[in-house]
Amino acid sequence: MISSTAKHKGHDHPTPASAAVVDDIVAQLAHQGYRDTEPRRLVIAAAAAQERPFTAEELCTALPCVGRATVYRGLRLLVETDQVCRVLLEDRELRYQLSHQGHHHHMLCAICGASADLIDCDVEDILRAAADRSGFRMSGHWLEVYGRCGECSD
Amino acid sequence: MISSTAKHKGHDHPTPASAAVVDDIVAQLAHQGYRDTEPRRLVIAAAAAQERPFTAEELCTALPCVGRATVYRGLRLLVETDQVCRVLLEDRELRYQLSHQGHHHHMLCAICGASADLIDCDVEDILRAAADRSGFRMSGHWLEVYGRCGECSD
DNA sequence: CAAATACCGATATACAGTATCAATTAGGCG
DNA sequence: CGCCTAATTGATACTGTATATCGGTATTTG
Repeated sequence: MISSTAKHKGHDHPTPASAAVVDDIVAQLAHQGYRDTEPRRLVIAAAAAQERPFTAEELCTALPCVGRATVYRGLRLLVETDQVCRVLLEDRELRYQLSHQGHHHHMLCAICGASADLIDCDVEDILRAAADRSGFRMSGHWLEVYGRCGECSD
Repeated sequence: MISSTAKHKGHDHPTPASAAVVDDIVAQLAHQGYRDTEPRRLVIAAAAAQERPFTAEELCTALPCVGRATVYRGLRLLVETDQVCRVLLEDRELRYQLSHQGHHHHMLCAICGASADLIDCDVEDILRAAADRSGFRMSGHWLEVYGRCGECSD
């Protein structure tokens, strides 16, 4: 579903929408001094084309024309620049997904793998307060919530 | 610090206190049908002797006389029987520590590695409510909080 | 244009954790 | 107590994820 044939001198265009997303991300990277390269665009486009959180390996498979190391490096860059966020499954498998906006947490469906942003959730403050009570100064956290999405609950 | 020499036909006794802990855990395992074996006791004793959350590899190093696979199996068993809980560092390194009581979360000091139980913290309910609002039925979660403990904050 | 730098990809490597399997051992039973 | 069976062990091989290396390519800048 990522691309039909992946020709056109290596540059495919999944959907107009995701093409815009790719351009946007590339622009933001450029703004931070990172070059606009073909393999990098392919990684971003493949990431943007995913419906659900995906693994690095899945991207590698989806992009046989891009080197493994390049895929991993691309993902790392995207995470560092907050374009992509990492999500952790219950078995500690690491997946990625485009980050929408600001900091938030995810609900992951154990059945279909879908993820939903956890909104209106001020865990942050509660955790900080609890940490304070233990004499800790909170600086970060890992939080993933697992369950079943609406469709998979029926 | 785990043991001075580790002799006495392979059975060392770190401290009277932890010896009691080992006996207790072994008894609980026996109650669930698991055998009382020398290597298993060594794993439990080594785990109990740790001051801070430890890795499986660290236990392997601390117990050169016990096979790698056995250490991993022992830890897995202890986690499954709720004698030991797993904690996740920011870099996704997996560590273990004896579980005290009931379900709770941990504050991990990024400096000294100490962990403190996060008490009086009802994140659970809040997460469940937020999940509901997204149409999810929560079934589990991963939560670790990072920061600096009192001593390392100075 | 030339030097400096970022980037790429093939490959080797590191590492955590599991699978395999023959040998050993704990615990129940007569 | 000594035997039998199933659980357990440990050496080793293996898997999967991720990074390091490094020669070569592409891009930017002066």
